[in-house]
This record gives sequence, structure tokens and C-alpha cells, in this order.
Amino acid sequence: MSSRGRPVATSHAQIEAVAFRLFAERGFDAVTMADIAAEVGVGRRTLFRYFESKNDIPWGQFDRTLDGFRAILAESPDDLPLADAVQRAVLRFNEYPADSDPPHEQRMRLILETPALQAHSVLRYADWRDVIAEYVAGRLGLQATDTLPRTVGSVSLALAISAYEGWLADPGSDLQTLLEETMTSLRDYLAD
Amino acid sequence: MSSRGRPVATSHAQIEAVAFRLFAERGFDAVTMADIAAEVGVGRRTLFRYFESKNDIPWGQFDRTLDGFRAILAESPDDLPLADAVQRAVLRFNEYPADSDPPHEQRMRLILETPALQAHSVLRYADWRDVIAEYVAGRLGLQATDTLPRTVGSVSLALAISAYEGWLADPGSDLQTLLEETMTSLRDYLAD
DNA sequence: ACACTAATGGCACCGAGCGCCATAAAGATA
DNA sequence: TATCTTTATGGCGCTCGGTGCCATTAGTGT
Repeated sequence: MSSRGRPVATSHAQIEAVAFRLFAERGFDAVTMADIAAEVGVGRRTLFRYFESKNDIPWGQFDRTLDGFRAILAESPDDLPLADAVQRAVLRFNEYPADSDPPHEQRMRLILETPALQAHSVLRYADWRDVIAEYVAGRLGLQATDTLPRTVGSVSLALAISAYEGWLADPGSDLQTLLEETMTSLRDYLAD
Repeated sequence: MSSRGRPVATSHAQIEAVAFRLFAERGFDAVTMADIAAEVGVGRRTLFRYFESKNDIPWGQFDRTLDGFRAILAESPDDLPLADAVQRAVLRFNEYPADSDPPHEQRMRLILETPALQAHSVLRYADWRDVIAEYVAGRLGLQATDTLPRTVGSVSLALAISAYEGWLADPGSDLQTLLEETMTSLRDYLAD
């Protein structure tokens, strides 16, 4: 319970705050881990104990939110059509408080507009897709490794990213509306 | 048309062949660019003139095939429903000669099973998605940057990757069949 | 023989990332 | 108070991907 040992010198939140400021000022690629460490007032080596890689910094504590995502899916009524249940869960997962820090828009813009982070995102999102695959598999009596559950996970991710791109491209738009429109338009496209 | 200047010391194909052999022997991560250069008998610096990065080696001359993909789409009859036209084009794009070298299966297994390459693939496939977006935009009288064309590109990619994963997981399966099944099962999923 | 051209490859450098380990700073114990 | 234990820090040195610079090589054309 008590806090033995040397106390921590920083925190994920502090590093994140400093890093986002620097990224905004100079751009992601132009900021080195040494820069961030100096600004935080901590050793470079220590940064790598808080974040596995520079690419992981913009993601913050994404992993932790997956439990919430699982919970949202678990709450879905079983009589709701599968595709609707998934769609609603994706919508709810992407409700973010307007005052989050750093701002959700800034975080997503960084991730979606920086090539190195676009690439890295496929690794970070693997677990998110698995959450969907698990749910779909459960509803259909399949394994999460079967093709359909995995496909639904991948396609849901592709749709969500498309919606985010639209959101970032149009400052006045509403993310929830775009997510819904994107999913509906895919249905129309496939059904025509 | 004559060939002035110092003659080339190697070729994309030779580098690719050597690299694939080493990757198979030791695994992608355990092979350094210096290893490949030594085996090819060329300077390390030269490798980076043939391939932008180590991650690009497994992709070979992927860019060149995009013109073929564009041509396939351009040939599609206009009265074919849009989703069917795209589906058929994706199928045809993924017809590979059985004797390609390195084998298509080995290439895709490397790309889809190596985390660093999974991540990098999102950058390589951006142009592929754009080809689809251009076609969809043309058929619908939209811009290629609009949401629906981009969404169709992303979703088509997600489906193709799912199909490839299934293909690699089941040695006896047929890629063309799996591609078709994956696309059809998504329609069922969304329509239920 | 001499100019021209284009590819090579060595060298030095940067930045991410990691293993190793000495050290700092706290609580616990005597 | 002095010592022990625990835990985080951070410096050092290394590997590897990647790049800019530039001298050198090996051809073709005159």
C-alpha cells in the first residue's frame, strides 16, 4: 500500500502534455526523444520506461479504454441485430468529453496526419479489432479467429477511420453524425 | 537510348531474391541491411538507392502494378453495379501467376505476419486505396477525396487483407474463393 | 587520349531503442 | 540515528535504419 522506493520523477500525463506541445510547435518528426526528456526535466532513458516508443506517446493510455469498450458491447441487448449492436458500440466508444486534455481532435489529427503514426496505428488498433471480433464470435457461436468476426473488426475500424478523416477535414462537422453516415453509406453502397 | 555512365552493380530483383532468402532463414528482424548488402556483394549505401527502406523490400515493385489495377477498373462495364465492379476488380488484381518469384504466398506471409511490415503496409496501400477511390468517385460524380469513395477504398482493403489472412491460415484454401466469400459475408452481415 | 555521365560506396552523422548498472531517494527496521 | 530494502532514475555504450556528402569507378561519345 505504502510507496516504497524512490518516488517517480514524472508521469504519463506530464510527458504527454509536454510532448503534445512540442509536436504542435515543431511537428512530430522534428521533435526527438531527447528534446522531450530535456523539456520534462528527466533522463532520455526514463522516457522509454513510460512509453515503449515515440510512436506510442500520442496514444496515451489507449489500452485502458478497451475494457470500457468491452463493457459497452456486453451491455448490448441480444435481440438487437448484430450489425446495429456493433455500430452503436463504436459510436458510444467514440464519445469523448469535450474538455479532454490533450484535446481529442488534436490527438486524432496528429495520429491520422503523421505517416509514421498512421503506420503504427495498425498495431495499436489490433486489440480494438479483437474486442469486436470477440463480441461477434460470441453472438454467432464462432471463434474470434474465424474469418467473419475478424472481418467485421477490420471493416469497423476502416469505417471509423474514414469518419475521423471526414471529421478532421471539416471543422464544423460532428463526429457522431459522421460515424453514423459512414456506416450507413457503406450499407447503401453494398445494397444497391 | 544508349547506356552512358557506370553500369549498375545489381538489380531490384537480385536484392529481393537475396533478401527473401535471408528473411526465410533468420527472420525479418534478424537480418540487417548490412547483411543483405554483403550477401548481394554491394555497398550498404547502394541498397538504399534501390529500396527506400528495409520495409519496402518485401513489396517489390508493387507501385508498377497499380497501373494494371487502374486498367482493370477502367474496363469494367458501366452498367455493372458499382460494388460488383469493385469486387471483380479486386479479384482480378489478386490473380498471381503460380510461378512468381519470390512466391506470392511467401511474400504475403512475410508482410502479414511481421509486425513492422503490417504497420508499413498501411503506407504502401494508400495508393491502392486511392485507385479505388478515383474509380468510385468517377462513377458517382464525386471527388476522390469525398467520404464515400475513400470509405469504399478502405473497406475494400480491409476485406482483401482479411481474405489473405484466411488464405495463409489454411494452406489448402483458394485465394479467389476466399476473397469472394469475405465480400459476400460482409454483405450478409450488414443486411441481416 | 580526353571529356562526359551515371552509378557506386565509403564516411560521418543522426535518432530510436535497449541492456547494463551504479546511484538516488524513499520507507522499514533495529 | 544508522542501516537495510525497495524502486525509480539516468548515464553509458552499443546496434541498426536512414541520410547527406563526395571521391571514385566504369562505362560511352568525340
